[in-house]
Amino acid sequence: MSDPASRPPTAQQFVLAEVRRAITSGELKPGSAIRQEALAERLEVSRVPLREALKTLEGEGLVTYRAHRGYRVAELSMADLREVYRLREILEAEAVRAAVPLLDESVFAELEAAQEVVERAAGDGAVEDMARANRRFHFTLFEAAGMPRLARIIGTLWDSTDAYRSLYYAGEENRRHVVAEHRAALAALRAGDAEGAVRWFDRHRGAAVDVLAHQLEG
Amino acid sequence: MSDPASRPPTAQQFVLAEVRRAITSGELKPGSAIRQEALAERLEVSRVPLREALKTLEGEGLVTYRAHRGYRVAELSMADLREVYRLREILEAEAVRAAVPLLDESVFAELEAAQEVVERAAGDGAVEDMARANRRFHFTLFEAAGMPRLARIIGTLWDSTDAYRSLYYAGEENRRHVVAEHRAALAALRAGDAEGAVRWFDRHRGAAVDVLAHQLEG
DNA sequence: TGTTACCGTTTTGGATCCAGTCCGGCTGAT
DNA sequence: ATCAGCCGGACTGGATCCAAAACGGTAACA
Repeated sequence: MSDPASRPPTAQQFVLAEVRRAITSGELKPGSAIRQEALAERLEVSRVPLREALKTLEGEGLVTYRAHRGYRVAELSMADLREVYRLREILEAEAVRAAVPLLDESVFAELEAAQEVVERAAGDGAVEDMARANRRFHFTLFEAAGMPRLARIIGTLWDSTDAYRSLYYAGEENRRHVVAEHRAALAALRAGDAEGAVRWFDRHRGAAVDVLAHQLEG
Repeated sequence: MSDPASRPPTAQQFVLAEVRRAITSGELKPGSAIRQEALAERLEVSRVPLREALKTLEGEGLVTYRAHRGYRVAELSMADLREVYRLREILEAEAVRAAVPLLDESVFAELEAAQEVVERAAGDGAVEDMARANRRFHFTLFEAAGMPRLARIIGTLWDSTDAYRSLYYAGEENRRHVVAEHRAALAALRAGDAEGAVRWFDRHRGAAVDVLAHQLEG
């Protein structure tokens, strides 16, 4: 299944990563029920570690739970989507503002490394790589704010829409937008212009939410 | 232990409520290790539902977990405290602004009912009752915003400081402040003045964080 | 025909037992 | 006296088994 050497030290951590990936990648579809026995068998563990992993995912909002009825992959309503993006707008702005005065060359180096991968993947149409590098780009910045709870909350908000976002990067034009917005935001960050960066990230999100909203209705 | 009729339908939900109460009330002290066997026996369940409850609490940040080393009651550093209150400031302001245009008479009735309990408890020095009614007051408002994720995030932020807040209401003067600030905020809400209410809540929090910071250092 | 009660099956919830890891103390060598 | 290595107890992680609740289909009844 995966290299045992790089496998987490406990089964539940392995299962957690695996199920999270399956959900955010859309492999497990929103709204579908999770059959514990079947899933546990597929991952070659017993139901106990799976159940603990599902409890974690419930806390993150990726699955819903009802007593004696089990877990389902969470679904996003239109109102949910708007709420998630509104919260991201507020919280990411705070993270950027807090991060800007703390940025040093090592952070910029990491940002630019991530951005390079984003651009290469965007050119190649490597959707999966691009999504991962994009996340690294943003969270490098968020984590530089020195507010671990904030970064964690933003992370769960990202996760809750990942299952729907998978198609966003499929569009050639969308990918070009992402690259351009990242560059503009980076320039603003370099200049110490927090508000400028915030504006670019707002535009960045706005484009994504429009596409996602379309997905959700179709 | 408690009335079986009102006991949750699953052991883990019962355990979850019980352990959460024990932590937020300070009965389980920050930093102390959680011995699963002993705690499970005290609650008259096996370790399985206890472990699932602890996973939920980990997601809320009330306990910390390290593989093969178990759970500990979370500790708050000074930086953590500042971060939690900063996030509350931002998120609660959003909740209030979103709620104000949606307030109707039934919400005001609920707010005033809660406020009445707060005032009576404040007068009697009934610390436990006051804390509960205070929470009901604030969350009635937050939930009126129609943003369930937002209310949930704010809830976890409240929980993470509850263990330290227990002493705040012990001070006679603090209790009077709370009553006065609630009244002022309510008046602003009645007048549809969101910004005014936000300012009162900010002052409300500011007073609490100062006292808490003192606790944390002493 | 529509509805409800029943019963077997499926699935989840929980208890017990075993394996693996961690921690503290002891021993012995330097 | 200090420290590395080993050993035994304590505790966590996981598998299996059993109990209880929910689901689906059938049949009896209004």
